[in-house]
Amino acid sequence: MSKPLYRQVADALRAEIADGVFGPGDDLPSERELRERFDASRNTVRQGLQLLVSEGLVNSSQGRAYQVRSHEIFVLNASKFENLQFSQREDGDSYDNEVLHAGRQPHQEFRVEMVKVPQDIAERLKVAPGEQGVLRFCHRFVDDTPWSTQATYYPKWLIDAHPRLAEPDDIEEGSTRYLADRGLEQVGYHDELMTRMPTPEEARELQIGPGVPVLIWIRTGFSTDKPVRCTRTTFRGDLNHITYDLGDLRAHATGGDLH
Amino acid sequence: MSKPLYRQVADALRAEIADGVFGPGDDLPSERELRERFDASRNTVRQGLQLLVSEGLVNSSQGRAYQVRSHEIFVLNASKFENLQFSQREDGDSYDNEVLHAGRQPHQEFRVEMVKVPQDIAERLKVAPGEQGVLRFCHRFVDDTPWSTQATYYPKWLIDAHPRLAEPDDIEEGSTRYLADRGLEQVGYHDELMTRMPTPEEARELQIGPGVPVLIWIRTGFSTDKPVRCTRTTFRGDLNHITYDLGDLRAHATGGDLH
DNA sequence: TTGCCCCGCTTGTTGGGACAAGTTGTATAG
DNA sequence: CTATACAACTTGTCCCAACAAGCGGGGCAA
Repeated sequence: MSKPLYRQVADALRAEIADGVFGPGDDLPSERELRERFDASRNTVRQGLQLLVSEGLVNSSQGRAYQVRSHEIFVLNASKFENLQFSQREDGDSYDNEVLHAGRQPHQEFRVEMVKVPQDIAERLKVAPGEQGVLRFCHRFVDDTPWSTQATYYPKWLIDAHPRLAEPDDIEEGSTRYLADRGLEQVGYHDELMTRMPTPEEARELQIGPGVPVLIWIRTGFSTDKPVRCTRTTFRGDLNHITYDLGDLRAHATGGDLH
Repeated sequence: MSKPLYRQVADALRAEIADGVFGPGDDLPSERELRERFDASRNTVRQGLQLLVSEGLVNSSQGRAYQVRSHEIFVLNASKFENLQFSQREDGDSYDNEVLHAGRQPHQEFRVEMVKVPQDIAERLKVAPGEQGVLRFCHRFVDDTPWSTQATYYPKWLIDAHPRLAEPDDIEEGSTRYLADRGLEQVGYHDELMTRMPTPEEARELQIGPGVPVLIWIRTGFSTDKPVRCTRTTFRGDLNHITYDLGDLRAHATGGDLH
């Protein structure tokens, strides 16, 4: 009838975290202390703590105490991001702009490859499955914390016309702007948003422990007659929000800052 | 040096699921069988299986074998949803339309309350914290599977002008349309999207086990001069995607169907 | 044929123990 | 004073055992 003991442990600690008994960054009592407090075995206490970890509330690492997670959230306004009609006045990469604007230090690791376009991306780009394309991959950091990974795929026909995009160095003004300046303007975007738990690989790349989901944003950019590129961005779900502004928002003072 | 045994178990099973050895809905070998296969104790095998569960790959319930999850995903196009310039031709509630359009049976449980507007919502509605407001709460199902919960808050000034919204029954044409027909049109939306692991309460309401994150969508609707309502929708992350169409998408055949 | 019960399977909960490995502060040696 | 080594903590991994609880099929009874 009564709740399992390990859930009582988790619920009690969760409530105390919510009530501020343990604030962000604070250490929780050690397993030994919790064992005494709840008169439970170490296994049971660990099971309860594991629950909190899997809810993303608590961090654990060998040798150190369990620690309450603290978050600083970056908000990305997707209806402005990369949007030509908004970024007219800005120079350089849209991402750097967003982050610098928030007073943080951005940093990226860049990679360009010739690859077979994955099945799901090929569908979005309307190219034959298995066709070659260019992948521009970017691992983004903010103040040296991994923040997101971004993979942009360009179809072969576009690379043939604009081989610059296959070169392994960064494009100063941003590739969307680069293409627009050369007559290939993206006039429409189709965005898809989803969430799931990270694969082990994603967890490693983004340095997220268990209990933190990823937020996936897939943007397909269209010219007037066909898809031009497809970008899949994988965010740490605990550090990122995405916003959209639709219609007339004179009444709303938008804020794209760190919260 | 070598990987922990429980991770070897998880990695092996994960690979076999990816390779299709175990398809969606299939049962995994029982703990006893896995114990023999990996020459590990029951605890270790369970630890490995728990990892897969927390990644959302596998379901478990007492008395039944571990089962590979299968998903059917519902895509909601947020730039069309509730958008007056698109839904002109549709009658009835936007949600039902979306779901019926996908050939599924929608079903909702409805509730209307007078409540103190929560802190975060009050900020978005630009009303004093602690002020009273009306909450219209909706628990949505598709084919009897819990799909999402939706909480819409209306500020007091709006209820004073439109007391119909405080009445406990559903509004046939949808409340956004109802207000628009009476001169209070929402001309702009500010959408926020985020993800996290569900609270225990959310997990119960949406019938999601561990390893499935929720996708949260907060839409604030604005008239020409102020916020009118704020809707927080909590989706099961494994069953829902959200899309946005921006700009000119003549080149894209949009599909808002079940995938 | 139909309905019920029981048995054997499954996973869930909880206890015990042992050793490995990482962190941190302290005390000691240089 | 500094640097090293140790000691005392922490959590991580792994084993064993026992009983509870849920599910499903087979067999028995009506």
